[in-house]
Amino acid sequence: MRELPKVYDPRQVEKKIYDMWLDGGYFHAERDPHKKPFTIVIPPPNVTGQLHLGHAFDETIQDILIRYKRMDGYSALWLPGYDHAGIATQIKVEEKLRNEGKTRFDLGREGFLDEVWAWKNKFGNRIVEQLKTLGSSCDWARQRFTMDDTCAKAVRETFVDLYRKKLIYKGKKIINWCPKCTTALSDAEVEYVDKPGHLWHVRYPLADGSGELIIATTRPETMLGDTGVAVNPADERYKDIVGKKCILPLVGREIPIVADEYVEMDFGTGCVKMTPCHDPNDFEVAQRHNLDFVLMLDEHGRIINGGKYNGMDRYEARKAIVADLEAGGYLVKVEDYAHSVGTCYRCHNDVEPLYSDQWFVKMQPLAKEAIRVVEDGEVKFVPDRFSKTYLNWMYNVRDWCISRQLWWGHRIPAWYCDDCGHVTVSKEDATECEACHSHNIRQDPDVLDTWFSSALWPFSTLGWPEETEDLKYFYPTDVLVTGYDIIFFWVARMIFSACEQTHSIPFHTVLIHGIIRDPQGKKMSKSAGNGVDPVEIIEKYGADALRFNIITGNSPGNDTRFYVERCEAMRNFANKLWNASRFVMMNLTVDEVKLPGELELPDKWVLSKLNTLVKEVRENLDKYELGIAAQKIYDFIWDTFCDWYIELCKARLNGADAKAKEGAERVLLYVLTGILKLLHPFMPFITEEIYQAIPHESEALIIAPYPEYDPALSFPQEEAGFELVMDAIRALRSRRADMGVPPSRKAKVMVCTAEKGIFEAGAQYVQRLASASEVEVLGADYGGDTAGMVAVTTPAARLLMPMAELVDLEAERARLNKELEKAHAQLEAQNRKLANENFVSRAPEAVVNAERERAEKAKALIANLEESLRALG
RNA sequence: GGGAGCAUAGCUCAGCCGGUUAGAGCACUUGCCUUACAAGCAAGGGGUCACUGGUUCGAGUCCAGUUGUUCCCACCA
Repeated sequence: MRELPKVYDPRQVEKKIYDMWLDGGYFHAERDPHKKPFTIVIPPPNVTGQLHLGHAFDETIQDILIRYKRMDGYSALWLPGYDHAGIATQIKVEEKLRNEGKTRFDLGREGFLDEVWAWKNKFGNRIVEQLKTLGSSCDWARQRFTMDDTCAKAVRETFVDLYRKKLIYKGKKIINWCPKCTTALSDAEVEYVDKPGHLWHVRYPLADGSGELIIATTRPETMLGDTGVAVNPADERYKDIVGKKCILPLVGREIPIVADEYVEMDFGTGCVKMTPCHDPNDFEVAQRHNLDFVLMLDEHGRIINGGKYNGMDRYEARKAIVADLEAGGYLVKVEDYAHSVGTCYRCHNDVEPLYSDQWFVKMQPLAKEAIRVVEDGEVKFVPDRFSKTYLNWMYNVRDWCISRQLWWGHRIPAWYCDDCGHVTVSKEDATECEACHSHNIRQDPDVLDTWFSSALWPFSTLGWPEETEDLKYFYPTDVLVTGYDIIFFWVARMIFSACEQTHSIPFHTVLIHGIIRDPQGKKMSKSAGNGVDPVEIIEKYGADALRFNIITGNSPGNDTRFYVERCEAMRNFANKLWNASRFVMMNLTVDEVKLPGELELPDKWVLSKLNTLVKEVRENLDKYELGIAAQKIYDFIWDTFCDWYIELCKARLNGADAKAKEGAERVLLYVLTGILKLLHPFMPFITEEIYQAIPHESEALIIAPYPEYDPALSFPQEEAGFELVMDAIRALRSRRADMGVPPSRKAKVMVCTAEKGIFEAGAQYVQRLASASEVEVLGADYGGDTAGMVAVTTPAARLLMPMAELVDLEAERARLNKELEKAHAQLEAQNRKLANENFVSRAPEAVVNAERERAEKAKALIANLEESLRALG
């Protein structure tokens, strides 16, 4: 046993404890046939990213679950890993190149990839180290990367399998294109933002000169790609001109006027220009009416096929075209108009719908099973409302565009034959065309969406498609923890991928948390500069304080605001526990955790409360109510253990009775040990540090068994009995404070009570905690002279303190009368309830009994108050 | 257009299956360096649980509607 410093310093402890855990190999999950597995795969952070509070939130939840299960006897695997993050990483490396005056094309594909790998190797370890400072108990030996060989194999296997099942196809469609990232995006990767814009009304003259149409558009520049105008077939205004042609202003092209249900008559002018290559709806209308397809934007968002506008950037072109329309007299009017614009989730530039040849996953067939497993409850969302979010998306899911025009990622395993045109899709790198055996083949230059490999994460990380021992033992995984913002990106795709590839759900529970916001409730972001660096917080307050801050005062699925001051409060809590432990150790002479043979009243009280706590915390953890569990442990430690039990023990510890002292020591050590175990998943560092310093049964707290409810340690009667003593102590303190009596001014306390036994057992505690010089326990019927006595009244007792000089008879009487009034009101309320036939007959017995007890208590209080009044004379 | 969340103390939030006198942290007031802890102890002040109606013996909690607010989804040119 060693001396602990007075103030807890996490910096002295956390690194040392983490290394101890690593050295002990405690994070490593063995395939143990005698244990049940419990598996969580980490949502892989971007390999070159930095830890932010969102990660801290996510990882803390997972670490709590893993540590709980590990202590509870499971072979608990928390599998860590990182995502190659195609677009994000490529952007970063290209940025770096730009600063050197280079582009990726200068390096060529191979050279560029070398550069990215170098970048990955340089920064990839940073986030690992940061996760460690949080205390994450990941099985680092099983660390994975979405670009490593195992994951690559899973990607190929899946791609080829889906291709053979015709669930992956290549086709020309309107996709989302980011001109900045110069790649296609999936629907999920587009964020719609309401932006102020304009509605330009433009004249399209009829070709036969018989009139004109007014067309309203938010994007005049796309008229370069117009190949028709559509009206609603039921629109009387345009009945006669359907089938005619009009002339596209500035361009001069004659384009047909068609009738299509898609057009809403009461929006704008009821005429819609058709730009099939740059609008998904127009595309469909064009297909129905055989309109031409004119592509008018290139990969960078510059004009092509647009005559004099060629080469202009899309925004520049808009200005030029509006000006020309106005000059040519085609512009009728301009209205302000706010509409939602799709933006790229990585670079936030406007996304262009673009007609393009891409690879897709056919979603309908896959969605079927993904819907069923959630509808049938095989996969549960916590909180449940997110299953609705998920299902709604899945019901309406559209084909997933998976090809990206990037270099960093899993290259699409498709080879095109220059001789016969056949496409060879193969798990192994193809060397010849599988149709004509020509060697004149080229691999598709594109890579797969990053989320394609993430989708396989729960099983690819365990070795799939190989039937590995790990896969057999740890898969399906158990809980997936993530924010609601990536349900579509990731959760949904893991579910259907697992169902299709492994014929199993990937996990049975999806635990959804919200996002961490700044004190104003705004999203934290780099650009807003309101981010808080968790590493700095850990440095200042400790990882335990950060973890506890994040996890308390917040419920599943809800956003939470981050207050640095709360970290201070949690650091104080850690310090409180530290000092309580110090106190226990200072008084400790026993060297094993073992309860004494004889328990005193407060011992039974605290043990019974601890026992209840154990039961409740387990229930809360099992229901993923981590915040509630944490709050209960906090309350127990601070209030029950520190403010009451430790104080209650001081009398015995300082007393002459050696046996009583030892008894107190043993119970203190037992309860402290229980607390450390309960708290460990939440505050792993400080609890381990203390555990190592006190007598302990396990070599480390991290693998000590989590406490279990023990019926033998439940003492409801003693618990309730001791509460009577505590009531008396509180009442005495309160009265003394009211009268301004300092603690140093001790006074004798006479207890008049029917509960003589309990108060006799509690007398020493009343004496110490209520600043009494001595305590005398008398019967309830004590009728001695009470002149000059201060009377303190609780339902169980009348407490008399001789303090003649402080007694104001009138004030005393008034006070007692006031209390009496309150007690009567209370009793009346109770009696009204109990007199209600409906209540007594319909409410559960326990509730009625509780009400009766309350009435009894009120009656007892009234009797005591009346007695006190009588005694005053 | 569809869907969801939130509205509880000055601030930020808990409050699970409806059942004491609605809780916590921070802030505030008063008194204490009581030999574990002033990052502390004790005692207090502060709430018509957004509004209206309903179900119920009983509603912060369940239902309907209203208002405010946040978010998600959707092909509103």
